[in-house]
Amino acid sequence: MQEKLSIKHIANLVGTSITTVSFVLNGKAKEKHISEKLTEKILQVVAELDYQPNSIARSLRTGKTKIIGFLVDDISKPFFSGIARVIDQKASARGYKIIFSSTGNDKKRISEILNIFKDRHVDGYIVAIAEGLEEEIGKLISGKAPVVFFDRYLPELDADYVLTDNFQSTATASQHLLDNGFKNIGFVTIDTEQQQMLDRLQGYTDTVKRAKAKPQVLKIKYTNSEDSTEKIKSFLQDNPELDAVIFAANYLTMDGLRLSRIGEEQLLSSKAILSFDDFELLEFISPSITAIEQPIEELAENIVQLLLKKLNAGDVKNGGERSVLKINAKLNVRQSTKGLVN
Amino acid sequence: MQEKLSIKHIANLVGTSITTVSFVLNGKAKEKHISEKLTEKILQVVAELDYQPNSIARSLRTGKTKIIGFLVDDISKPFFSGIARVIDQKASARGYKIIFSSTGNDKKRISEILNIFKDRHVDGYIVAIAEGLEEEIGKLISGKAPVVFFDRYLPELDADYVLTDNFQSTATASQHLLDNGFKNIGFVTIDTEQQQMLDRLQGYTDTVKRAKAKPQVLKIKYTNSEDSTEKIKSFLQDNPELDAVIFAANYLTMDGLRLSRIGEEQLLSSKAILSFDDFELLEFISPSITAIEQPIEELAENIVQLLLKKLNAGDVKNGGERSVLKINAKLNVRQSTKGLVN
DNA sequence: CTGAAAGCGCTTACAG
DNA sequence: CTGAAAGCGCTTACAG
Repeated sequence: MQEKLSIKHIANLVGTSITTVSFVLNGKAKEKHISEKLTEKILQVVAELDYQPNSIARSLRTGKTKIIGFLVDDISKPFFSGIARVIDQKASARGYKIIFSSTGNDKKRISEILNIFKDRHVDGYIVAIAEGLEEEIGKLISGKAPVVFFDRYLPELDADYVLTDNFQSTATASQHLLDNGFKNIGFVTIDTEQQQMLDRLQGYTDTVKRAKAKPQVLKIKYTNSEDSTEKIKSFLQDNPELDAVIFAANYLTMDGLRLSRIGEEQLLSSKAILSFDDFELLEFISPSITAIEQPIEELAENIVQLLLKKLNAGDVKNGGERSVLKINAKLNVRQSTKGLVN
Repeated sequence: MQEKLSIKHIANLVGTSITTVSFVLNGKAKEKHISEKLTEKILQVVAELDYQPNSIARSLRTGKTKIIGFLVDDISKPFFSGIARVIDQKASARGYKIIFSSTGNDKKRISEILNIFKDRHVDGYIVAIAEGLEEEIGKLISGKAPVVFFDRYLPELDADYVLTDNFQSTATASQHLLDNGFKNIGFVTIDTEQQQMLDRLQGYTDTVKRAKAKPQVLKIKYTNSEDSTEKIKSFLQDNPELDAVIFAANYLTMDGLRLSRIGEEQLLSSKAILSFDDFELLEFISPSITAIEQPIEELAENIVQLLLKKLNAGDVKNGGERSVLKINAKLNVRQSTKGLVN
């Protein structure tokens, strides 16, 4: 536990200067023409003593902390904690650590957190926020801080994004239903301008139209779960010809399944059900429900890669071009949509 | 964006020394007998320019980073991400930030992560690890680092713990079943020496015995989910007199519910079911299932409080006494256990 | 009541 | 090929 090991000790032990030790430690031995012998000797002593340079002193000097700020609505949401887990892995492997905070969609809280992150001198930011909160976060981008957004696309923010390919996901899902013989596919979404919901809708309508079928869409003005369930009920009652339904978000799937709570399970039981977003319940209930699974691993990998690319290109002041990456989702086919074929 | 604001600028603007500014900023104005006038003026300039001391420089000087390392199996498990969210809130409010990592129960990974945390000079640790990994973590404690453990009690580690009161939780649950008229209560657990599982078992047996009833316990040597479901099936078939069953962990509840997958739902449908650990599914299925909910908010609050107490008592070298806090769980009563009364 | 100066442990221009 | 020294922005013993 010789805690107080410093570069000075190493230099003394080897019989050289801290400058030389520092160069070797930073892989600049070659560049600085340090002799191989000296380099070897330094590395050996460092290894023997298990010396690690003080990261804080380094941060103070270089201005880099190798810390990334991770900002989401609520870290305990499965999607976000899943992303957090993988991001931490990927970032750790590259020498970065993550600090996180949950905004709770509160404007004041966002500003506070960004202030804390800035105070901590984070090197970069990974952010997912909802519409309407662009202003708070806009300063970050105009301040040239390296930021990667994910989950939500915010048209007002000209920035870098890593997103699930929402269009592709529902297009594939719709095609899956058509391929399995379903002809009248309904689509339940919310009444919104959110880009990801519009994309999901578009993926559905384009695919259905190409098959010469007629889109049947329910756009719910979302207030609460009970109301939503009622509207789904009416929609299904008014359109008895539907043989399949796609729910465009996990909470809509839940609201649909709650029909069984109000004794209306027969409205769904005859139909193929497909959910955007996958969760444990869907695999468990009977019949198990086909779902679009967000590609967490790939999203996380791309987020980290993109951010690190920006961090390392930090010197290039012009910012370079913006990236909007769309990652393909996975379709987990289960009992609910196999009906007409298997 | 005058990024490069430093204590020197403030001192110059006010016309004093950085020493005085530092004293004022650290609330030592009184102690150091700085005149009220000067203090006021400094605070005013600081407020005007929105100056914030560089936290890294401060860390280098003081040796404190105000960062806490959070170490769990898997940050994406609902219990852990829930705890993480609340801990972040509580810690943020006190000027601390959390960095986390997931161990995946891998010994090598644990050592790596602890090394990273140490390298980052975290002030303290919040840790939940499984049995068998004590050795890796033991060095932390013997090294006098401030650590608070939660979730798991590890008898070998003489340390500070914050735990759900497992004994109380199943005692209360058992009493609830007895109060509602159930007489033959079964208990499904695993064959283990894990303290928390033993406590849950004890809470049940003590309560049942006090009511002059006979404990009926299934201890599963856990290998996999399918096998577990089979053993639960046999247990229920062999003990037809049971009118209630407590599952001692969420995965056991799931295994029990999977009886419906193998056409054996009637084994459970006639019985009151009660689950240790609550999750969405339990509220959703029909009948909804009564569950013991871990007190995440209180656990988090106590973890943070205890750790900060240790951090602030850092000067007191004798370490003080150890704490083992047990927090009461909550019983969420649902349809499954109301049968005989309502 | 206040300030000059050392020092936390690094990195890096500069000099030789 | 190598090293003395400045400096990152603070805190704090010491001096007055």
